Amino acid sequence: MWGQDPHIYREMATQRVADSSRGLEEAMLTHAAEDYLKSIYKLQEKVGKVSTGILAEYLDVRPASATGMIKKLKTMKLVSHERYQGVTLTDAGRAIALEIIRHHRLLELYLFKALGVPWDGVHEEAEKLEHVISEDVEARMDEFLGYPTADPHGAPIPDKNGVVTKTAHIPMTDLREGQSCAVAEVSDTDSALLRHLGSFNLYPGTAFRVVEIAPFEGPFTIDIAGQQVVIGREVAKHVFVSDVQDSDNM
Amino acid sequence: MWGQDPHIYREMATQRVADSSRGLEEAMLTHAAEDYLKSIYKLQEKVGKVSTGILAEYLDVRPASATGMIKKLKTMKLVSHERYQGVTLTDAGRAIALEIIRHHRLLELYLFKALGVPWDGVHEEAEKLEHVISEDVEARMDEFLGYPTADPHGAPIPDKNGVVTKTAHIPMTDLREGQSCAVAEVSDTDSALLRHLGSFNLYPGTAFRVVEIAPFEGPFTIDIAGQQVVIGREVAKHVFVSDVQDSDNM
DNA sequence: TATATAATTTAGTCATGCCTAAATTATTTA
DNA sequence: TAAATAATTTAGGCATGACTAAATTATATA
Repeated sequence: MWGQDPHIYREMATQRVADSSRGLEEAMLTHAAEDYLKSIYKLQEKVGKVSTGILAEYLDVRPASATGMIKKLKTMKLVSHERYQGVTLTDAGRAIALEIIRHHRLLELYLFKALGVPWDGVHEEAEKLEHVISEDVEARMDEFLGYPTADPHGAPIPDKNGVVTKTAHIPMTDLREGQSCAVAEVSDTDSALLRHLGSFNLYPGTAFRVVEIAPFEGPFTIDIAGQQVVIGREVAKHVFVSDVQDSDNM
Repeated sequence: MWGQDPHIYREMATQRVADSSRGLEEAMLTHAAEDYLKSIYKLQEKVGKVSTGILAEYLDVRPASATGMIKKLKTMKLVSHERYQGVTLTDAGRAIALEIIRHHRLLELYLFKALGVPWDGVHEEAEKLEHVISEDVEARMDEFLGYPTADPHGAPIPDKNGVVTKTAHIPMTDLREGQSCAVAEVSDTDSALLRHLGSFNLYPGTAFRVVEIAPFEGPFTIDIAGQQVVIGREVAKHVFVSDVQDSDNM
């Protein structure tokens, strides 16, 4: 009665990310697989070698689950992996990871600029949308935004070809008293932290000067447009700055 | 070591629609469950009684699968169902169905107006987004659009409380020669049909007059702003009109 | 070097949501 | 009314992606 290979049902049955035209020969991925690839990419940037445990912790999943997905991604040739040696993205895997990251950051910026979603809320929202948005809609958002290169937290937006243009920046904790700089990037995952930074106007682009660093790993007192604010060490760890200059007006 | 009820992992493991603040006591639903509720609602509107078979056909799924989901929805008290008697939404089920439909139609209009997605593409896109968009983002789109009441195909957008304001309309095939009217709504699922209608400017709101109806179930010749176009019967079935008047300038 | 500890992998389970095939129930038709 | 046909439900399976528990491998410490 149905006269077709039962396999076609299998393929339709499982939830997959819609086409997103990543080249015809490439397989559709599940949302979970995309999340793993994205996480592997980010961890590779941050800590170098990506162990199963680190990956599992990052994704809030048991190590055994990570092992399982790594195996699947390996059969798809999106990662390389030797037992007990950690995972590495293949070129194909990295391309997909960058595409998802591009989706995410473009969405964040769009939500922020076009819809006025507060910057501490865009991450969570984009996390869900990134797997679902079409390339067409993404291109329209990109155009609307004027082909931006950074998201609301200052993170670089990979271009359509997966090229990432990073700007040099250092953690705020590396600053010394008297130095001036501009906020380059802040961590995007903790929305309470973002609200806190927002209350000081500490957005990417904001310039400030370090007035005082309390001894014994103490807090930073900084001057933002004439206002003095105190920033704790834990917070400062999540703020990255560029254009550092030894200003003389101490 | 983990000392917690293993069930909490179960709940996180399964993919669910994010909060979307539908009242705290209400369960999160899977995308599939939401699609079933939405489909049951639409079929209830269109054909009255919703049988398992009709539902399965509408969702492009086997009847056995529909039976399975109906059972689940029943345990959640979102539908009522007696064996061999068809499904009906409960008040709770209808509320959720209307919420999903609201998401869908608001998204369609937003994509159309804010991002310029062609009207034959918005349905497919919204179909994916409707399950992941937050109430917050939805409210912002609603505001941006000025609290609209119809989507790009003329379908009514339920308000935040699930109230649907339908405008009376009849199928174009019920028109007689000489009558004038305005397009009220068109089917949104077939994008080829939508492109076809768009090529004639046959959007909701467009006024036209029936110049001639060919005998033996033949096509309609209509006048749109001075242009005469021929619309086949199959196409006309999917166009609904309002403000029908017997115009005298035949 | 031997043992303790930490990290990783294997093996087996479970829920979701689809499928097919077979059984059951309802409706037509002869 | 009985048999044929159609619709629905039950039963059993499979892929995905989590989980636990146990086994294995690697690393650190005495």
